[in-house]
Amino acid sequence: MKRPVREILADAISRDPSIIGAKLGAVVYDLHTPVEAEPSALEPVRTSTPEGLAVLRHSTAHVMADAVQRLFPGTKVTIGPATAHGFYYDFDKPSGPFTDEDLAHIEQKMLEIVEQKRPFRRTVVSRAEAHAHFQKLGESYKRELIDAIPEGEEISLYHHGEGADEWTDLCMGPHVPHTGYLRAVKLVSVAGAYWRGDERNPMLQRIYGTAFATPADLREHLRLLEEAKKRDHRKLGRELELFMFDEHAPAMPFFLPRGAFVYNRLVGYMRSLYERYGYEEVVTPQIFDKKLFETSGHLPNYRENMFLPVTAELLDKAKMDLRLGLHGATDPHSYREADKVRDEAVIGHLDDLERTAQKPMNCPCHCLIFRSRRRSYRELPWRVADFGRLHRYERGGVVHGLARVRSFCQDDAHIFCAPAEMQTEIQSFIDLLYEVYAAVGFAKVDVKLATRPDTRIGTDAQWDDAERALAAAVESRGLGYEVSPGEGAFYGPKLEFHIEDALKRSWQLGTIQVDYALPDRFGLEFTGPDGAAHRPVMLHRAILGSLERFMAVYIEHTGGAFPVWCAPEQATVVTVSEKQDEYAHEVVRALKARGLRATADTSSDKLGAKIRSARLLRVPYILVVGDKEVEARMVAPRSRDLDKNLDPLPLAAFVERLLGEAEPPRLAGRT
RNA sequence: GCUGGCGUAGCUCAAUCGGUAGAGCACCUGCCUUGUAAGCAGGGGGUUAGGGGUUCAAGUCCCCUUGCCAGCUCCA
Repeated sequence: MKRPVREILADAISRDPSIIGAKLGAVVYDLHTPVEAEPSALEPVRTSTPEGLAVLRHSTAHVMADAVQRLFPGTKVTIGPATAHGFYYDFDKPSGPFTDEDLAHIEQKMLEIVEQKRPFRRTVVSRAEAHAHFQKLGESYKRELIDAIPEGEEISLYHHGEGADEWTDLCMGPHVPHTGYLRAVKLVSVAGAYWRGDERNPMLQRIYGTAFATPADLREHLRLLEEAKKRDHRKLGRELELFMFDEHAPAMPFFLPRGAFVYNRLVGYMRSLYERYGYEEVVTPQIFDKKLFETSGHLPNYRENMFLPVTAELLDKAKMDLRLGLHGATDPHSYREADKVRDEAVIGHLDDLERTAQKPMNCPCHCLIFRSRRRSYRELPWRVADFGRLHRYERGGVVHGLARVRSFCQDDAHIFCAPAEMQTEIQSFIDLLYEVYAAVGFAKVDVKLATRPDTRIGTDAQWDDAERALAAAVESRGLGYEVSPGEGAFYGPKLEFHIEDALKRSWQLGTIQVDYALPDRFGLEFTGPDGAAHRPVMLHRAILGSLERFMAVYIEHTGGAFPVWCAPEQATVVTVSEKQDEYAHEVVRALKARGLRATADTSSDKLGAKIRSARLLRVPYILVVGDKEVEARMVAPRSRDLDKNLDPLPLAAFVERLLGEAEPPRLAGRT
């Protein structure tokens, strides 16, 4: 017999009012929905969990749409889902975009609805009833949504409020019991968005908002948003003189000396690990005959993202031939004749004009190296690393600081191995990856296994092997993972590694991807123990991903306060007066002699001003030297990370201390 | 690429209705000789993103180009 969830879980709910629904299997039901289940089969869903939050936010989206339609009659609703950090709702508002004042009014109206604790109700209707209901309201977008619901599936409406106050939306649910649960709500921003995400469709007005279980959670979230604004890597990049951009090379970063230092330190760190994990590094060209990318499949599949450079020689020749072609027209008075000759000349030269291409990826280079001579099974797995510069043409609207650029480099490597070696190689890669993430301070890592998409190449047996090897490797390291069905590349499945930064934002950095296709396209072979030719499998892998993007994440993660091991300046000596200048330089020399990075501020500023500038640059240690320190040959350090002054100590002792912090951390238990 | 917005000194920002381009910081010079988050004074710095138009007069209004920002879409 079916009973409302509220009745079945009555005991639990009376003890814990944050229960807003219950899970039966994988489906979340709201409290008023009747289900047939024993209390033990129902798992309570609380607002404190991600699932519960999603319900809460989706309910908030309904209340916002209700408020909007009360304040702006004639505005049509479309869709309003929960997102990772809140929710949005898209409206068709004839009078144009919402303003900030509008948002304040809407928020006010939402609060009224929340205070009235209007209950959410669910009703199931027929397709015809649903159409009739929304047609009456003039909600033309809902028609499309109703039509998109598959035959045989329940069509449900959600209502909150009663009588004249009732507001109804087409919705699968579930929802919180009543609007009173929505007490920590904030509208964040407005944006344009296309109906169904398609730029050929009308532009809608989207309002982003967020909602939390408690006001304290909301405050914390808003604090993180503020903090994220302060830490924006584009702002810090300028302030800390890490990198710059210039209109002459849009979306291609220039790393300034301080930024380049950090960049190279990261590369150096990866190199040091490669040595330990059995990688070899190669250096490969930038520009290739386009035939390479026809072989690799990039030109057919990736052409719109590629830079196709042309040499001046080719260009001049084409221009010259064009001119000759035009002059050679038999009848200069006939446009048609001249046009024909010109068009033929143009077409004839187009191939030449794109005879070369900048590489967008390194993998084809490594395939060329692999097949440049015979390979034995004895030299597999062959792990080949490349910090080559890559160029991809990204569309104008998508570039963003260092996070999305057109010129970048990856901590890229490819592993060529026998299919049987895959799993071991993936395991070793996972070890390497976790060591790196620990060193740069990312403690929380989520693993996703992206499996075969509908359109794919390769045999099912290959896909089975590849997916199994990836899953087994993760499991062998005692890690959990989530499956993203159908999200793999068309040529193979992959693992994605997502980290959470200091502001609780998630970024995908690392990946390892199985590829049978490229070895096929390049006809790669190795000689097995049986003397016969075998085809290797190729693993594409990166840990930091693109160095540029990683810098963006890392700058925001650290707030520009790089750890001692990779900070461009580890210590700066500030003098109390110019009487200590000589000693300050001596301190710098002593630090540099041990491979440490130090500068002295001997400007005519007062001590307070010098300390302020050094702090703004996030220098890990500020060494104050006055007469007392000169006399005793000591330094008085101020620690950035402890945010306090340390006891003065002899120069030599400080050097030792700094040396102890100057190497990247290593995973315990490794050599 | 699409929608909307923005572009004024190295940075952050002013400039009324279309009417003399300005401030703070930074930089340079000098003074000050300093004890834990901004010492004082003076100076240099601008084809107002670029180009075109309207006007007696354009940073301001219109058009084009370019770059950037927010979002959408994209990220085999």
